[in-house]
Amino acid sequence: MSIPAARETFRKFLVQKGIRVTKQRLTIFDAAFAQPEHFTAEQLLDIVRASVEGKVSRATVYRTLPIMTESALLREVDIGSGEKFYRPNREGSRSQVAQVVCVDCDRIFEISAPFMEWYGSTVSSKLNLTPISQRLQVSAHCNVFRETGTCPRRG
Amino acid sequence: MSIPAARETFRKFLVQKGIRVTKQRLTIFDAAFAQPEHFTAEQLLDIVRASVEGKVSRATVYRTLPIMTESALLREVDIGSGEKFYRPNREGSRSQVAQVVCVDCDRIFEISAPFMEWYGSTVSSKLNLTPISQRLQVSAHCNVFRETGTCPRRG
DNA sequence: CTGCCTGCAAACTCTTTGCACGAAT
DNA sequence: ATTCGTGCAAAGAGTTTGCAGGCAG
Repeated sequence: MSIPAARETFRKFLVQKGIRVTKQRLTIFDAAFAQPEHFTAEQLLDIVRASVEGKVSRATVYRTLPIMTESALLREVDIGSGEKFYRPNREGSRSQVAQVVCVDCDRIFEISAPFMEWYGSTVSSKLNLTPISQRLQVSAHCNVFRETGTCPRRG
Repeated sequence: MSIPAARETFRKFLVQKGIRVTKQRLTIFDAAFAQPEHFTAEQLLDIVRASVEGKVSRATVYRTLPIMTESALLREVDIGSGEKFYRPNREGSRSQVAQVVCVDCDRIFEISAPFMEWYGSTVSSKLNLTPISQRLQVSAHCNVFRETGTCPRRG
């Protein structure tokens, strides 16, 4: 999905939700959706501030992230590292993805893992539960880093 | 594994690591290993303090938890909720377990999921990575709670 | 006796919140 | 004109850390 199209979708989402369409929200959305990789709230704040379109506060960024996540144009990724990561959901896909986190280069790879949904349902039904979501994450070392002392993803 | 046996194992672990065997560390270990369910650092602090064997500070509990985790007598469970959970690893098992978290009763169920290890290896090798660990977590609603408004695990 | 360990409190990180002002509808 | 959104700074939760005194080896 292109950025202008995504912005339009986001705008419609806001209107339909009865949430006001403000300059800050659109600015933050643009910056977030333009990111090629995962980013944190603080990184997004820096990016937004660097792109200077009027001031945007930390609080507003933090308040906007859940809205964008709810619109499904952004996906929240929690790898259990104290801070949350976000990433644009360009395909509009709701498909299940697993994360592979390289502890050497701090990079997060995402891999489709459709069986997660099946697993969640199977396991939940045994406990008389209704699954909401599931997440699968793998931590790993970079082989190249171990051999050469430098991670190719790092520089 | 019984508590005295576990304590002895922990003591040996400390000695072998060159870490001093203090009264606080053993007290904290005993309290931790006696827990039937998951617990947080703060809960453990309360438990230790209630069991009154001399004072134990918050700092020492926080400093001891990683040591116990490294000994593998305790397992760390991060469900991405801001605080970490811990649970005794009585079976000494290193087997892979998935967590099912009920968002109604906040209970954490654990289920053996050996395929996680296979999955981690498979996915990692494709990215030229060496897997360290993997985790699989399912969030779910309690069916009984939804129907009756009360979760049986809750009271 | 030496150096790691403890307890205390302050620091820290990430995120949330109360309040007065400002902007969207 | 309302009412919701914003920015600021302070609060909050969970965890970590610097330092002076204490105990294990």
